[in-house]
Amino acid sequence: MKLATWNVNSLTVRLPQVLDWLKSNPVDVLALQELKLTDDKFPHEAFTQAGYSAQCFGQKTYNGVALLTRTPAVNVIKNIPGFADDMARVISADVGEVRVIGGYFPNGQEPGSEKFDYKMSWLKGLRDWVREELATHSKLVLMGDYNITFDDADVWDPVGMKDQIHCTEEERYHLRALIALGLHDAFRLFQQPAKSYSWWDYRDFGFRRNHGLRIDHILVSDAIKSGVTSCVIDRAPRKNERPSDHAPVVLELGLP
DNA sequence: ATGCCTCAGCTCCTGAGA
Repeated sequence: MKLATWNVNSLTVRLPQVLDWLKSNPVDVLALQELKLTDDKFPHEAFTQAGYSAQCFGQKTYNGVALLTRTPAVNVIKNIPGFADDMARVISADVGEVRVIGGYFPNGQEPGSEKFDYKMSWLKGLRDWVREELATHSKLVLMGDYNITFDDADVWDPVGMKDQIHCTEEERYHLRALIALGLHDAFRLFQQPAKSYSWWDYRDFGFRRNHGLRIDHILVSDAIKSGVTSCVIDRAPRKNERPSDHAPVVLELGLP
């Protein structure tokens, strides 16, 4: 089983690239973030022709998430039960025997801002819910754009970005608290190239200079950790002519 | 330097992203 997550920064703009990518990377599950479109504009037909069924949770202009699956997804939940939110950030479903959660975590803008406070409460809400999900679904994958780095290894300029957004101790505390529920950062289960990032600023030739952050993550539960055979960041789509600022992260999983 | 890109929208500027 192969699963992937990709923040596409507008599905309208990126649809051809997503279809191209799926052709060469026929994953079983692709979680998309930042669709930036409403459900009535979701390109179901294009994905059907590509062999995928889609569950989407869109929103005008901002946010919006979807799950593309080869086999139909069931028991779909949108956003975080128990956490009132007017933004479309989370979609989850059963795919085979795996509970899959795709999320677009809040950006947070700047420590101390209202948006940062929202990010902190959202992270708490997510954790309380994921704890419950884990109690009933031992095989669980939580993936998406977390907008948080784990540590300095995920940051191109850890000195310059110290205590900046995506790199604060408060955000990292919440990330570690998710791990403490019994989840594992699939990417770090393997030896990885130094300076591996999943996002690069559009400005100042960020990608060319590898000025990036690793903020897109795939967390896997205890029950499937030993089945994980690889986890990589696919930089290829970032070399497209009009790329998303994020690259896909791909997980390969052997299930008994 | 509060900008550098990119995207959406009540679109020719602004807000947001990260």
